[in-house]
Amino acid sequence: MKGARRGGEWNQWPGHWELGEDPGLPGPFSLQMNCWWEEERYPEGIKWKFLEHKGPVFAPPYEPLPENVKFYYDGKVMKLSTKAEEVATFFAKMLDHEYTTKEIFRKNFFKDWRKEMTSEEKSTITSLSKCDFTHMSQYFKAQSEARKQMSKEEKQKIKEENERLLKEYGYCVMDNHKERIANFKIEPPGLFRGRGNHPKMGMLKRRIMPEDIIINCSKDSKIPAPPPGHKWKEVRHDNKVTWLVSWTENIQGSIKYIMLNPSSRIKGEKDWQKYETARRLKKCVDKIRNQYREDWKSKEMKVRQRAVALYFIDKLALRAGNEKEEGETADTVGCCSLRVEHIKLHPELDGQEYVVEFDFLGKDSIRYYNKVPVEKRVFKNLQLFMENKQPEDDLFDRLNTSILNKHLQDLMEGLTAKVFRTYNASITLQQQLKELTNPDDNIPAKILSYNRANRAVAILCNHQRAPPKTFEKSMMNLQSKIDAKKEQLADARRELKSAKADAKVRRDEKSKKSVESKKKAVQRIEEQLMKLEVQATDREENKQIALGTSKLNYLDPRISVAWCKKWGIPIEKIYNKTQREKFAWAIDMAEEDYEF
DNA sequence: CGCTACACTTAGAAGTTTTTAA
DNA sequence: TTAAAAACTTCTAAGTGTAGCG
Repeated sequence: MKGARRGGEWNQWPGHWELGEDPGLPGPFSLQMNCWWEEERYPEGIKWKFLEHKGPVFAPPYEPLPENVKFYYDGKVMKLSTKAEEVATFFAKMLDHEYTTKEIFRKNFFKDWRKEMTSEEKSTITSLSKCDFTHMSQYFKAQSEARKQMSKEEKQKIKEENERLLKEYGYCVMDNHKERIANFKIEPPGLFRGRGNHPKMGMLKRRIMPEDIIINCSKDSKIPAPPPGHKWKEVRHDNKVTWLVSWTENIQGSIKYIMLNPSSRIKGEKDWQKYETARRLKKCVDKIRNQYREDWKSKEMKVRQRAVALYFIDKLALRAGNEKEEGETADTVGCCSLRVEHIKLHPELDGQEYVVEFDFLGKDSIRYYNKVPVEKRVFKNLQLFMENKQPEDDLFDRLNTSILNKHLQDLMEGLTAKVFRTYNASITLQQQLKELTNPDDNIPAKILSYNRANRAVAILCNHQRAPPKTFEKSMMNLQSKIDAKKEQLADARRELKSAKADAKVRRDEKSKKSVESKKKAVQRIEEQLMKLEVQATDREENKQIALGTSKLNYLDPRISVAWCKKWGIPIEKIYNKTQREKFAWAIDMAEEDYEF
């Protein structure tokens, strides 16, 4: 029924103009679009000279439920006001999710929901447990089912509408380039879903209005028009920043931005720079390592703590660990914010000396669990840092990220804690590729090696994922496929054997040909079997590990490009279309002898 | 310094589309 | 032709790090 709701009438205000269709530039400029890396760079601080865009796409307005969809309170039908109903639908849509069973989620939701109610509603609805959203929930399930069952034509129509929206709002002109915008749609209202044990889960994320929006573009550009009857909060022309649109979100009070796609010049250049900084670290990392080993002996506690923390950041690729406001976010830590309760010291464990057992929640509340043998000096220092402390006390009480980064800045220009993660990730990939690639392997086996190298990095960086729900089942399916293939191979071999015997007796052309074709069949099946087995290994090893994050954010793409060129692997086997767009600069510049 | 505001990168989950194979 | 699985895209939360202020 209401399939094509995206981008409601709000964005169909009059006075539309085509962006980027005819920027009034001579031909060659469109060619420059995909090779910004050959252009001159801007001086420090200036991000652009010209910026023109059409502003954001707002969330579609709320459409009240049909009359026959009921909400029940205390067993009785209750008609809700539009505002209260909208918020109720947010909860109803999440009814199957574990979130809605959590005490904090329910409490936060109910508190914010009540704020949207009329005074009568408020006095009637006093307990969330008496609310029955099941009918609403069923309605939404039916809706999504109906969406799946839509005819080809209807689906096509929606697709076209999305394409139109993308064409119109999804691009901007920055200097001489037409660039893709990453997130041109404003986040719709809904219930806040934090990660892990977030104290604000379930709170109402309010609807963003044009009056909340700050537009950033150049003075001499066509300023985007707000929807009819509305005004922007502000229009500014700040070319020291890269964002096009910003607004303040109501849960944490933080600022959200609309920025460009990773394929854009402004993102790509920065990404390139990041890897260049990491390569500079490569040149001085030995010196830095010697330095912090010396500092373990310092008579200043502050220096010792700094040196041990840096050792963890370097060896274990831990994040810096900024302080966070208590009670505002989930309780997670990084290196500098580790507490005594997050590590256990084992003078001896499983035959190893001086083992540190880490157990803490990091970014996104992903658990970091690791047992690491460390040098005696580190171990002794940790014992010292933990003396006379409570479990909830800071391990590095004389240290924070600001102190650490200031020190790093002195060791190398542009050096911060996160550069170690980038450096160690990239150097590990390069090393592992060297070690694991077997020149005699075929392409699928080489790709398996690549994935294994990638996996080593993901493990280092602790990039985890929830095992796919269907993992066990799909693994079994694959195994039975392998078994079937094995039988097929045995059959093919038998046939080959008898064909050979036959040819020996008959000695004619026809039977020789038959032997040849049977040989080929055996070979083909062997290859297929091998491919399946490789696939099974790869998948099993990947069960709980996410490769994407490191590939996208930590691995110098030139290493991968060089590896592909060296071994004749098509780049498409390693990077999909989006990734190739993001790394276009690296694909263009890296030769097979590139060294990180 | 220590604080906050701001800008920008990094992150896994959820949703959607494409591919595979029965 | 269908359904399951895989691949890919979108979404937006959650980090890092710097600048500017008192």
